[in-house]
Amino acid sequence: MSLRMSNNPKSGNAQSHRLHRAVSSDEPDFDHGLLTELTGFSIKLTWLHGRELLRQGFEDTDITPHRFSMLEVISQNPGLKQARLAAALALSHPATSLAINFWEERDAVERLTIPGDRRSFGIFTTRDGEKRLKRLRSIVREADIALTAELTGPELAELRRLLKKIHS
Amino acid sequence: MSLRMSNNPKSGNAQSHRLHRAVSSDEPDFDHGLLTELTGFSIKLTWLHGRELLRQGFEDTDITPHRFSMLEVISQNPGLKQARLAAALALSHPATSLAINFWEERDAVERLTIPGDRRSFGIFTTRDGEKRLKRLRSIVREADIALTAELTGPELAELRRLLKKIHS
DNA sequence: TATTGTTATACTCTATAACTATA
DNA sequence: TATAGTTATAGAGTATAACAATA
Repeated sequence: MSLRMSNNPKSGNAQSHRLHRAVSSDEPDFDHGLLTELTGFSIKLTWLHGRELLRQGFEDTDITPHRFSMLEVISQNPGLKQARLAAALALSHPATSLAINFWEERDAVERLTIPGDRRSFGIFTTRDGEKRLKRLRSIVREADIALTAELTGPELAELRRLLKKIHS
Repeated sequence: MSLRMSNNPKSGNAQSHRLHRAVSSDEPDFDHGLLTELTGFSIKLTWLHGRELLRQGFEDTDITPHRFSMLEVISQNPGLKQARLAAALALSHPATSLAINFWEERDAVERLTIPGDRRSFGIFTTRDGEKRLKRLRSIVREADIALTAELTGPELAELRRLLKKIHS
């Protein structure tokens, strides 16, 4: 519910760790009051933890969780128009443009003109993009497994069920 | 795991809703692929939902989840030095200064000089700050209850337990 | 006129670095 | 020299608005 994070990928890691230490139970120096009673606060800490693991997985590439999502959705929905991609990822059109540029510059996706409408184009992954995505997916999966490593199988299933109940 | 949010409090609400619609199950137009299999993604959606509810609670004030946390921690740890507050909330010193300024300008906290060290001061809530905090706490509690409204009592307890297992 | 996408601009948030004042 | 805090600056990310091309 609180504690905003860094926007700087370079320093995000250290910052995240600091936050975690500050709030974790073996740091009795501060009383976080109501915060510790909030499910939302617990969700936030968990989210931070997951984001941190994912960033570690991406190491020092300039890939972000956000950019991974873009590539994944492009791959799963070949030929989507940019405007529809924006809707799928809840981004503004400019932000969508930039994210597509990012992958296009790296030859992972291409804009192909759509016959009959020269204003727009469909976005597709390239063969290289798919190879790259394959590696990225395994990084992302690993980070997700690490996130829930403390849970038993049934616990994980129950967590997933409860979360889905909230956000669906 | 993905889908970055707006930094603009004015537009964050609409954006959040868009995201939620884009990803929710009754929107079959996009395939989010691996994302839907990730606990981390589910956590993120839940976090967005909670943040959105909290923002709605704060309405059009300039209070943010972050600023609420700052006031709450000041209240729970009266007289903390600024450097220690920074550690408690995992913020840089400048960011801490600004957050304290925010509340000081609104007469909710005050910087009191510490006898024996004229470089630093202790931060305290004022009587007004406590009154304000009391109202804010009930807003925050309500938002948290709304977030988990779909869950039964035992389910909520289990969710809390599992989350804590992950981030502690 | 409406739509698609890009470019220009502005805003919020954050951090690091430079600075002031005390110790 | 070291520490507490503030101010200055920079950088990432986002959005809205203005624009160009096409329908």
